Order: sequence, then C-alpha cells, then structure tokens
Amino acid sequence: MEIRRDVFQAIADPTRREIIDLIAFDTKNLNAIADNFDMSRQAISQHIRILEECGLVVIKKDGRERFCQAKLEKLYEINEWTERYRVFWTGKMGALRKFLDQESDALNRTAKGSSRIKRKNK
Amino acid sequence: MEIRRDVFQAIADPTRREIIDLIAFDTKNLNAIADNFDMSRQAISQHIRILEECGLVVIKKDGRERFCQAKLEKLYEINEWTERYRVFWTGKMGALRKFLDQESDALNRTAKGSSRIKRKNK
DNA sequence: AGTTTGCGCAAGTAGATCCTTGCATATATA
DNA sequence: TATATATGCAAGGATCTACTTGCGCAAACT
Repeated sequence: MEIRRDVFQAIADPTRREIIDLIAFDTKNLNAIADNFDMSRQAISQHIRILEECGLVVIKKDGRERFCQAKLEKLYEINEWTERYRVFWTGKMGALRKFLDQESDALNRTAKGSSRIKRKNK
Repeated sequence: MEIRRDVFQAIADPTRREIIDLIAFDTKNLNAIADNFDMSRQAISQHIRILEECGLVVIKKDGRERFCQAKLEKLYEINEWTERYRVFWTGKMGALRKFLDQESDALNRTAKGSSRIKRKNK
C-alpha cells in the first residue's frame, strides 16, 4: 500500500471538511482555526498540513503567524466524479433504466444467442 | 475515535470508486466484479460490504449468486458539499474576492475601530 | 530583558483500514 | 452422487490514521 494523498482521501475526514468550510472564503491563522475544535492545536496543524500537501490550502507566513487560505480548485475532481451519477438523485433513474432496457432488447433482436443479459429463472 | 461509515469515507478508497464505476449502470455479481481487480475476491467482497453498509449498493440474492446494484442517491451529499465551492474552479474567484473586499471596506467605513480585518504592517 | 504568543518537530499510542489465507456452506452442473 | 462454482466467516498482519504530550524557538508584547 503506497501513500495516498489525494483529494478524496483528504476530504474523507470530517474535521478537515470543517476546516475547509471555515476558511473557504475567509483566511485564518492556525490558532484561530484550532479554536473552533475540541482537540489540540497540533492535531489541527497536522490536518492542515495534509490539506496543504494535497493542494487544498496555501499557507502564507506573516511574522510568527501562518495564514491558511483555501484553494479549492481540486474539489472539481470530486464534483466531476459525483456529477456523473447525478441521475440517481434527480429522479430520472426510472427513465434511464427504461432506455437501457430498450437498448439491450434491440441488441438481443439483432444478435440472438449472445445475450448480454445474465438472467436465470427462479 | 468512533467508527465512521459515511459516504465521504466510503468513496475515499480508489478501489471502491472503481467498483461503483463498474456497476453504476450495470448490475454485476460479486465474482464478475472481482475479476476486474488484482486482489482477492474477499478483498472485493469486503469493499462491497462497506458500500452496502453505507447504502451505496444493494445486494440481491439469486440462487448462489449475489448481484450488486448501485444505489448512488447518497452521492448527492458529496455533490452538494463540493458544489458550494464551485466558484473556485469556474474562474470567478477574482470577482468574488473583489466583492468580499468591498463588503469589508463598507463595514470599516460605518464602524471604524472594530475592524474585522486582521492586518499587520510588515 | 522577561514573558507571552504562535507555531513546528518528534515520539508514542490506540484503533482503523486494507488485504491475505484457510476453511465452511449452499447451490448449480455433469 | 460427485464435482465445480459462488460466496461467507474468521483470524492475522502490515500499515496508516488521528490523535496526544513534551519540548523548543522565534516573533511580539510589557
């Protein structure tokens, strides 16, 4: 198992999603972020490092402070993946199934014998 | 750390995403799915159990076979979360920042002294 | 100069995750 | 009935993950 540090992995953790929600449109420094959570500053710091490593956060140093700015372009990857299955929650799945069934029916008519449909009686 | 079995967690694993891609519009039985991967049948079986537990897959028994059907309604949760940050990849972030800056400028004019902007010189 | 504040580094830990192997069981097929 | 097929259950191992605590250090107040 090699180390995975992709966006899907990054947003799997609810704390990291909360961090993103917090700073999405409002750059904050590390302690300001940590204040919102019931865990140590270091824990938050580590989460932010992960977000940084996969490109969802940019850290800008200013004196002794580290300002964390969201850079959520990569969430497009995830958005695009889920978007492919949009039909599942728009209530149009019925129509799609109907269409797919007609497709395979047509295929069966033209090429009987090589049924693509795995079906059993009982 | 309690056990998390939510959709974000479920799709964090690339194998599980591949499984979803495979059966999204095409119900398959367990072995047929496992054939597509370079790991044991049990490994795939366990991934599918996880997908089932969080409601992304429904298993229909038919004789000795288990047909796995995708039920991706819950991906809406993820789609909705990413959708909130769409502005980041549509190239409209500049306009948004401009707008937000004007907002805080206005705030500063009406209520000087209680600056919302944390700023330092140098 | 002394103290506080913001943060990093490092080590340690409990438990989760991903995968394996071995064996059992029901259902088909010859 | 004997064999092959589709699958489940259970235990074990190597990592990985999400924390913690303790210490150090530079920047910023007093």
